[in-house]
Amino acid sequence: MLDIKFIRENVEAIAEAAKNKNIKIDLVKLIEIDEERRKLQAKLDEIRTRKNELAKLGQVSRPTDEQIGEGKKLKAEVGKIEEDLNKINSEFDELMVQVPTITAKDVPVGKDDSENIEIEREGDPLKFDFEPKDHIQLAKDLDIIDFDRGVKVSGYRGYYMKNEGASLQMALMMYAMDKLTQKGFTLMIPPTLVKEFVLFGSGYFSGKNFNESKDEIYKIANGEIEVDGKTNKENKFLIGTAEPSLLAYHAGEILEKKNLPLKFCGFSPCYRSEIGSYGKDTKGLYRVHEFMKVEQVCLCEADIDQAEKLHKEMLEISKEMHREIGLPFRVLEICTGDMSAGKYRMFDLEAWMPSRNGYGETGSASNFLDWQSRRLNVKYKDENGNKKYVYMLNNTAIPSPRFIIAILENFQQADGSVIIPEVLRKWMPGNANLIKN
RNA sequence: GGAAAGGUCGCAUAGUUGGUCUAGUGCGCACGCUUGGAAAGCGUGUGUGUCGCAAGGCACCGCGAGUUCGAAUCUCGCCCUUUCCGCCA
Repeated sequence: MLDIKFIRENVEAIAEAAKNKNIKIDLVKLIEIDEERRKLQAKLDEIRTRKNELAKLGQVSRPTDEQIGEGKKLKAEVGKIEEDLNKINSEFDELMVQVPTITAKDVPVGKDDSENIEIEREGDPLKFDFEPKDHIQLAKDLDIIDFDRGVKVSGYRGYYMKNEGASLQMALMMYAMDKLTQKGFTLMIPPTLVKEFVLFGSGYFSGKNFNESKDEIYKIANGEIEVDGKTNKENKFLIGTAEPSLLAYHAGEILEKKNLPLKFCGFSPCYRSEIGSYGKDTKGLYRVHEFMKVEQVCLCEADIDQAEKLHKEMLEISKEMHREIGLPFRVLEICTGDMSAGKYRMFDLEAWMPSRNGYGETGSASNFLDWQSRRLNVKYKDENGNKKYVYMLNNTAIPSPRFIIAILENFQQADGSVIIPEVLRKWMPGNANLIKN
């Protein structure tokens, strides 16, 4: 969401951004509706002024028949205009939520993910002098992930983490939390079951609410219970990442500038419906309905330089963790066409995954400026006492399944065992350095 | 699952026979006086949003409808929170 004044003054730049992001939005109509809306509001205010005057007269002495008559007439007029205004306001809102953030000037323009640009590469993909297995086979042979029984119990894309697999997952989470805490992030375990505004605020619905959204989010409809003939509804949703819960922590609040930037890292289970990705990555851990992840989030003052600096800082932390764990990786600068509406700049991190014979996404760092904070209404007071919306950024720390894929596949040995990265060992039972049969 | 209470401009509260509430008071906060400096004390100010160059207008007392010339105050629906009991991790 952007400021309507800013939109009025920057229609062309926003139209350009929308085009580059493959977003269809009728800005001309938005401007027209905005004008009409303000005109109606002005008219309404005028009538209400008179209405208030009349009511005040009525306090002094009993209103005359004439005054009562005028009051009734005004009431009817107000009702009529309010009806029109409500209609136009909802059209206005609908368009407003679709208005994209203008990307940074140097973001590559492109139509889709094929035009993302690799800007960095570190570590060389490994060469094996034996026939390497994929993580599915490794997991099966080592008895550390059970996909068959996962499907039996949970359904498609279900899995059990088992033995060292379970330990490795928790070790990764502990490692990420430990790292982020040392970097000055405040550790949180946020709610994963949240209200609608939380997901709207982060931009997870393409429209104003769940019904207008496309995919990914699970809605928990367990509250649809009939009691005495009445349906009891409960609108709760499962998060796909800790980002929305962390961002909504300060929703509706006015923060102190001296406390900014705020840095949070959140550990959470994540739920993804994966509707729309049928047939994609159907086997293994790459695309699953639930997993654990540590996420990083920052709120800072409305200053692009500072936000860009934080963005890089968060990306560096992710790179550092890939490096320490020993995974070859690359960084992509995401092009406009592969970016969602609210983003100003975005990087993806990809680790080398031998079974894919390529890189697989293991992280994504985005800067939204104030697009999310306007939806969540998070502001701060600057030195002059003016209230401004904070800038919000987020980045993955470690998503457990994809790191497990990379670790198993990259660190497998000819005898079928897997070496556990040194930095994770202290979190493994008995400081184990190897997973073997 | 059962029962009850309640949602007022940062926090706490007043306000329920509809009109003097464009919301009072206390705390907090800001500025000033006072002081060697501070505290206390005193004085002034202090909600949010929106339209407007401005003066100023309008809206908001959880949300939404309704009654009325007029609603924080009455009616209905919804949402949320809290407490107690029961069951349970």
